[in-house]
Amino acid sequence: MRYWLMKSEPSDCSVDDLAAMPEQTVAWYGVRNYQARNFMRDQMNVGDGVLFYHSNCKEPGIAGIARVISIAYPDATQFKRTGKYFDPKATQEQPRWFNVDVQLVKKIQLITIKELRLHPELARMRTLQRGNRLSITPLDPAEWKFITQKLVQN
DNA sequence: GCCAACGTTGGC
DNA sequence: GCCAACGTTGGC
Repeated sequence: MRYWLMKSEPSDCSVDDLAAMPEQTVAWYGVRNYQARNFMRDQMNVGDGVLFYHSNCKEPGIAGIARVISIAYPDATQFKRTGKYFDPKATQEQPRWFNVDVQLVKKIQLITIKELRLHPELARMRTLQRGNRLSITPLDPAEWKFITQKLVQN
């Protein structure tokens, strides 16, 4: 069992968009960074915990708790010739990009990045490090526990 | 909108 | 295999 922080731009898919999806589930397509891909392909498992993070928006922060509900499989968008995620170097036989399915567990009151930065317990979180741009980062179990047990309002 | 940081590309 | 140029990310 691992824990992850996954960024989504709310203009693309917000926590409310996710809540409105069938089964409150979304395929995490469009990842085109090898490190982030490898996390999904090599390390994610069904049941892993996910912090659903709103990035590149007016109020960045953790907007929901979610979970991984599939192992990784080829990202369908890499084969769609007209789409923005098309990858001419990918083939059905040798797909290059993968994604998992993520299901919302619950929407939470937004925990802003500003608040996250206030807690020494979270000082080492990958997402808070200077220059970090990875859209998927692993969380320490202690960080997950602190956020889900101490920061999430009931 | 700015810009620092980072990843990728491609010429050599 | 180096590295400059370029494109993207994402907080501010």
